[in-house]
Amino acid sequence: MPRLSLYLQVLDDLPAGVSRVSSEELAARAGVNSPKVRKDLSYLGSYGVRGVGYDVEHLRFQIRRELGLTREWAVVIVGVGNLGRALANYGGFREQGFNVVGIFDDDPNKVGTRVGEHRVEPLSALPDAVRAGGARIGIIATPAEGAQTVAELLAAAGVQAILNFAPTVVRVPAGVQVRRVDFSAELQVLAFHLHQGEAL
Amino acid sequence: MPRLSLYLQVLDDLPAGVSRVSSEELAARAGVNSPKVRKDLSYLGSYGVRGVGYDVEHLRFQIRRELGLTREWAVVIVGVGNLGRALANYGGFREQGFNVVGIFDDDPNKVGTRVGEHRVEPLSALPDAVRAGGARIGIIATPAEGAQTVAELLAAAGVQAILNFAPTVVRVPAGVQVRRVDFSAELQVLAFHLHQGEAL
DNA sequence: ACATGTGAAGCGCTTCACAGCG
DNA sequence: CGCTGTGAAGCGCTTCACATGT
Repeated sequence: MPRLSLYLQVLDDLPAGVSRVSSEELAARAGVNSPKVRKDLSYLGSYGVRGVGYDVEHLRFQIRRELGLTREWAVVIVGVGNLGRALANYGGFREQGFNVVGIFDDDPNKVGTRVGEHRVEPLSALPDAVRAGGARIGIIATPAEGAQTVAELLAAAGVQAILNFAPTVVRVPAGVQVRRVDFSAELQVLAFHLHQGEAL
Repeated sequence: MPRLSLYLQVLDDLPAGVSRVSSEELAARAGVNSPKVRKDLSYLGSYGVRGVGYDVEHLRFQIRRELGLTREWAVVIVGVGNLGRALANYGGFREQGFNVVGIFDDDPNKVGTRVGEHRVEPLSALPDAVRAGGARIGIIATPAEGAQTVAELLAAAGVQAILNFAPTVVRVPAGVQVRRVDFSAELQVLAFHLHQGEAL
């Protein structure tokens, strides 16, 4: 249920001091309609109060519990370009319980440099670091060329989930899940809708 | 149809010299099943050859035409952090017909610096630049705090579609479409599945 | 009175199986 | 014979309306 993340975001953005929220208001802020919000939230259990709404703090906790965010997740990042640096410094990860335990690159000029609070390690150090840090999630922020190799390396090191920012489709062993984030594809969707709108 | 972007990516990744491709192979490379590929492609028209497959070059063109990528789209980027730089230097945009016509930041220390082939301009220059460049798409790569202001600025300048990388939900006037890319949400989906997998 | 929670209807996408065509 | 193209069935998500509870 990817919308739960969105609701969580909206709840975090709520003005401080607001302790109750209705499905109507949540829906407006999230850009969806209210029956959808109620249906989604009903999956978590009956945490709303009829005639009143939802308790913000309680709801936040329940969503986090459902998403598995009550624990910490160790994450490794491969690729120290601008994107890798942006991800390594991204405060949102920490807030949501994602803990970057290592950042890697095979460029000798980058190895040893600092990125935020981390020191860049060579790719050869990845397997040990994954084991030591208990990382189950890996992020690929390399150019397209290196992505497949990195994906295999991550999988071999024991990573079970990969977020792939490289503009390629990577193949991985069964049991490893991959999610792509493709910047061009996002723009293409926007362009598609603009394109459509014109045809009318 | 967001899968068309994926097929386009797969077609681009095909080894050079391959001129024909079957729905079976496309499906395998894209990570979906073949009936879905055929159904999707049938929407474009009947461009396959029975008993043979699809002509790669022809198919690429037809998908690009459907997605509105046969024309150029002017894009502006707001926010010159690591992410903004990554986006400005991202070669994939240019390849797909997205032309970055300006990059903006309100930090005086960043204004005037070079990012790739662009010079950073102040936010005050954005409206004129949007008009001059004919930009209909804007990218928000600022921290969460500035996102809402930037969104309004973009909309006021005439931008009709916004790709928002800031971890907030921005409100925009009717007629402007917004797409969010939320790094935390992506990790949350991965974590959710890992979490689920354990419960079995 | 007010807002949640939910069964039922509606809708679109996915899957399947096979007809059609090179 | 092989692979595409597609009608029909299946499935899940969305929407709606209202009963329920405070």
